[in-house]
Amino acid sequence: MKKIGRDFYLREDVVNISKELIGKFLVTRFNGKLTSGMIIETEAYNGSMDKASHAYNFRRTARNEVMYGVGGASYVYLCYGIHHLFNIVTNKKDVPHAVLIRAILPKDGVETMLKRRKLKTITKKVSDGPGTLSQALGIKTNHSGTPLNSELIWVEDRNINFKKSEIEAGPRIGVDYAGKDALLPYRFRLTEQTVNKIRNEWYS
DNA sequence: CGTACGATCTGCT
DNA sequence: GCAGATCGTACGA
Repeated sequence: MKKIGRDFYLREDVVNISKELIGKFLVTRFNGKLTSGMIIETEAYNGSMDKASHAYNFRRTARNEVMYGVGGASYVYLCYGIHHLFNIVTNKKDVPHAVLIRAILPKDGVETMLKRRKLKTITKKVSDGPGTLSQALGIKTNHSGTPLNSELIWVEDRNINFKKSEIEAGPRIGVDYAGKDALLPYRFRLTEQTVNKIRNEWYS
């Protein structure tokens, strides 16, 4: 049940960090409402050399400025005019690494999350996608730049560990424009079998 | 300024 | 399985 400290985010290997974030808990507390979920899917965006990244070729704009800041902060941007996608900035200042959180399993504050999602029951639909999980946790673009050692958004290690074989790697989603980089195995996800097992344990 | 488009989701077929 | 939603952002004129 420990909030992850800055050192975790300051490391250089964003692909490895991306993998290690599987099984950690993403937590928000807005207006006194605490909500959380276990991270089950992530994608790494590997800096200025990664054609799929917003920071490719050191592209630097008002939107992605926070990617150039020190690791351990959020980067939230609007996608398709509708979806607020949540990323974690890693590495030192001026190295624009980030991890996109793509899916979580709801844990704390389920009622609040269902309300935000306008749903009645816990199903995959609650937070099984980058846009939906942000909505469930109440994260919006105005939270971009929020430090993850704050009292608003943070990541916890609750000592849940998985075997190597339970984490699958594959190409990232929706980045066909990135040419060769679209094929890199920078996406990590718990196997469906493991996810289903946890669903049964938590929601039965 | 004008325009094209996206690290997606939903509902309908 | 597929098209439509929907708008901030990037980039060129």
